[in-house]
Amino acid sequence: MIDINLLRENPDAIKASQRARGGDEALVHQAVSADELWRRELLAFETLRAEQNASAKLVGAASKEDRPALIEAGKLLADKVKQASEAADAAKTALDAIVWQIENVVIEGVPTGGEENFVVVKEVGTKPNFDFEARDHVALGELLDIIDIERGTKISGSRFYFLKGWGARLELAMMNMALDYAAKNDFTALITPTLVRPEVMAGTGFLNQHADEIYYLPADDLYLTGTSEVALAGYHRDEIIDLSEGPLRYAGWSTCYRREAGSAGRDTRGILRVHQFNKLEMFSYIDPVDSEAEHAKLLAFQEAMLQACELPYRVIDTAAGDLGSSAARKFDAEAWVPTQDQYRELTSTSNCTTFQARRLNVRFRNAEGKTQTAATLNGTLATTRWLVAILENHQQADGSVRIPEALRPYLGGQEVISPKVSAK
RNA sequence: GGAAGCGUGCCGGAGCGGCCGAACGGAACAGUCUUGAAAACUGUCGUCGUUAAUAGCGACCGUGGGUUCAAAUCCCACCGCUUCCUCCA
Repeated sequence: MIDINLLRENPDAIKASQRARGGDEALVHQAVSADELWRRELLAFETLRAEQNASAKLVGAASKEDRPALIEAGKLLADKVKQASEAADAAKTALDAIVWQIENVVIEGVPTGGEENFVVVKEVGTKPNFDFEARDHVALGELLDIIDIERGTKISGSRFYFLKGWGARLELAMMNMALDYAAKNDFTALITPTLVRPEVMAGTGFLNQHADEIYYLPADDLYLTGTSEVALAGYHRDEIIDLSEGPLRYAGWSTCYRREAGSAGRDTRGILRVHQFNKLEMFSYIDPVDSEAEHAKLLAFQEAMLQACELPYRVIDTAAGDLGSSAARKFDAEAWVPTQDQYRELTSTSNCTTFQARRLNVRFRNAEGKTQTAATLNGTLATTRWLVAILENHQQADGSVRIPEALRPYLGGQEVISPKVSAK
């Protein structure tokens, strides 16, 4: 949710942002007048209410003879108050309905335009140059007996899979490496619930545009989360957190569930786009003035992990029109996938500034001791999808896959996964 | 799944129709005293909205409804927690 004060003081800034996103500019007008109306109605109600409070106090103090008359007067007032209160509530509801549709104000410098208008920030690493015919991760997975898609499909349907032997261990190794790295950098590890109540899902903003992306369990009225961000953002909901010692940083590990409703037919091969995967997510609560520096930091952490996995990648600055409604800026890191001859997203980091925290009512006490809305940021540190890039980039002519050095300590020193040496 | 009880401010804990935004205790913060600290004493000490305003006014005692001139206090529903029984990964 945007800052209502910004709406009052500088509606043009919000308009400009909406324009950059290709969003609805008219909403800003509507919000301003809805706000004015609400404040008028509120004042009318509060004035009447004050009168009523005073009158009710009189009744308590009045003598027996005076009471009936006062009570009669009170009844009249009560009626008016009720009406005024309903009018004020309605005005507030109308205001909220509009304000909630306005998306986060994009940060200056974010490229304008839609999905294809991203700006490449950098390219890092060298793409592999195979002198043999490269296998894709599905072929490698089968050959090495580490990804079993056929049986995944047999028991759960399309977009499901088993990770097996070294495949399973590789994923856990990657997660552990990421978690170690995060812990060294001041992130507190958190294993989060993956079933959440409707309020939490709505509060984090996922129930709007992404509603059909989400698994829902009607018998229990619970939603399966598509990312631990939901739980991590909700963690400090309605709290006044202490940021005096610096930001609060969490590394949340969870299984993620996505219906992939809008992507039928896309990336159907392999484990690039699946209904269930694991993810380690960074999440920061921070003073808004430091949010951009923190954003750079999260991106740097992601790059460090990609480099540890020895993956060629590029970083893109997502265009305004392709940002989620909570994000004020988003960087994606995309790894090279040789058999697709293109970069594919492995990580994403968003600076949500105060937008998400305002919605979830997460505040902190600033230097003056006043409460202020915190900023939140999130970023991927590792996901199952990374296996695709690791397997494909590090494959060798015989179908074996070299394990990046940094991962070996987490795999008992194993250096190569080869067809003959699959684990038990 | 069955039974009972409970949800009040940073914490503990009173209040059970008007005098309650809320006693009392603790914590915290500031000051006095002290070479300094502790102790003692004094003061401050919830959040939000409206507003130029730390003035006033309004809202909030789990959440949402209701009764009443008036609700933290009564009624209803929901959510959560605790204990006991049952059951157990």
